[in-house]
Amino acid sequence: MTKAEKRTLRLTDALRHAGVRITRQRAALLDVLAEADDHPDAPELQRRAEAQVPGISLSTVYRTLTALEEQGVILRHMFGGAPARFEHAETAHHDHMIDIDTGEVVEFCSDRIEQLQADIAAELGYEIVHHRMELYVRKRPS
Amino acid sequence: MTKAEKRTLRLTDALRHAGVRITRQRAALLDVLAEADDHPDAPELQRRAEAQVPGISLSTVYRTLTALEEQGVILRHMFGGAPARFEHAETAHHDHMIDIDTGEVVEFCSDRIEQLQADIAAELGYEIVHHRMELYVRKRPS
DNA sequence: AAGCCAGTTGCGAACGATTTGCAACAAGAG
DNA sequence: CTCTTGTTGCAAATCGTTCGCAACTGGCTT
Repeated sequence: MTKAEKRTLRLTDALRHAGVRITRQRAALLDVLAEADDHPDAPELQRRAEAQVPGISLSTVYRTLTALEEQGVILRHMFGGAPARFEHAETAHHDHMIDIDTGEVVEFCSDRIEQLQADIAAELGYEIVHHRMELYVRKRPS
Repeated sequence: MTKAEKRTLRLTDALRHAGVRITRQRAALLDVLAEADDHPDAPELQRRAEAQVPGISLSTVYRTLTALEEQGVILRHMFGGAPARFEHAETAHHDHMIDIDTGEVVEFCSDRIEQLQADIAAELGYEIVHHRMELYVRKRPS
């Protein structure tokens, strides 16, 4: 069993436990999300899901994505005001670096930055509920 | 002359030099933006500008905001997928902390974080063009 | 295996923020 | 003061996303 297949199972389980029905279209979307190693948007997910469920509607894709987000199994990102892009939440927390020329997304994580963020918030009497950090970058001329 | 008035002048100048006409509605918006110490959205800016130009249209507000953003004299923020909010770019660079209960925005800046961000990008062969960091926070129970 | 029924689907229409086409209008150079 | 060109207000269009609704289907119940 591949990593992606395991992810599919875990995602499916999460849904089932939440009392959500596993329909053909949801199974397809869970598959697609489990396999994706990039950050696809809704129309792209629809395209990929059509391999398993031809004719799956965009409404269903959006509805399912919203449901999955509420269950906490996927993350929705809004990079620079562009259409939302999604990723499964099975990986550890990380932030994003977006190549402004190609749209490619690189993930990274810095404990030191997270610590500094918490310190800054605490100093002003706040606690962080969640945060967003995006670096819009360009390949450095080598 | 107040600080806000000076800001208005600088903003006006920036536009004039860019070959943009200073109309009544643009002057009003520049005023409003120069005075604002919060982060208003477009309808709110329209409301405030109506004091000087009753009937100013939302299209004009949006058109002007886009122009000002292109001139680099204002910044457009998209906090959590909500409608865009604006601020004049006369202050030094800073990031934002958004109180998720009240919507209030607190500005902050950390040179150490900025340095770490640059290091991380450099390590992966990128240079940062711009970045966005938002801390969604909640007042800590005292 | 057949039935039931609440949860889901696909469709198209509705939505909210923002942008645009266009004819009337006004800034500011000459 | 006039002329030219950029700007305005309006309404209609756009784009991503959501919603209403009738038809459909998981999956528990017999």
